[in-house]
Amino acid sequence: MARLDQRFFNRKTEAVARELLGKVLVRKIGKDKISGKIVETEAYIGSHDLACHASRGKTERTSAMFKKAGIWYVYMIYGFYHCLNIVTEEKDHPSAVLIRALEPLEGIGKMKKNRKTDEILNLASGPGKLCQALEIDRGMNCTSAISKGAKLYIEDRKIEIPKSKIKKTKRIGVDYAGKWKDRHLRFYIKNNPFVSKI
DNA sequence: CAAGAGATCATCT
DNA sequence: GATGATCTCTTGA
Repeated sequence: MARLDQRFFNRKTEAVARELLGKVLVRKIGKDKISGKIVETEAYIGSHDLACHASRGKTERTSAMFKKAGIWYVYMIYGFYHCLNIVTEEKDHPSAVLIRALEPLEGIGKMKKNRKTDEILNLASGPGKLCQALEIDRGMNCTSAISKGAKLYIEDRKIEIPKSKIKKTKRIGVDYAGKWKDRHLRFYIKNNPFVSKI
């Protein structure tokens, strides 16, 4: 199965965010394999994007985004949940794509255990939820998504999502971001029930 | 149903 | 000392 590589991620963040729809996020834990189709993403673009953490300069937390494309940027939010991002674009051009929702494919039993629920629709339909379901935490920060032994990576199953089925809206939860808050940098698959919010 | 509160901590001022 | 790229549960109509 083809994996997305450096070349895929080292491009315009908006293009990466849009084209990630339909790709499959894979998590390996020992013998277990958990996976899900990406159905919702958001782009955070560089130091001038006021919603991007890196807009307030390079700090310990945001240093991941300043690295090469193809590594994971994971941080804790609100003291409870984690958010998973993949770094994009050239080194020192701090950008990333937030993966916001998955449609569960493999390892659903494991996901149910991790999330303590049996409702398929509630397993990974949000950024915090999918990190719980796939056992992702800050330990994964700055690890590679494209190296050989990666425990977390993305497969390309060559399923094209037609443009007519992709919806663009403004991003969620970034009302503080001034004139950047209304830019359409969120992408999701229309009519997919696993998207976090309509 | 919709709206609101509360949970809890790493990070930055 | 404040606050957030969230989620769940409770309340009340």
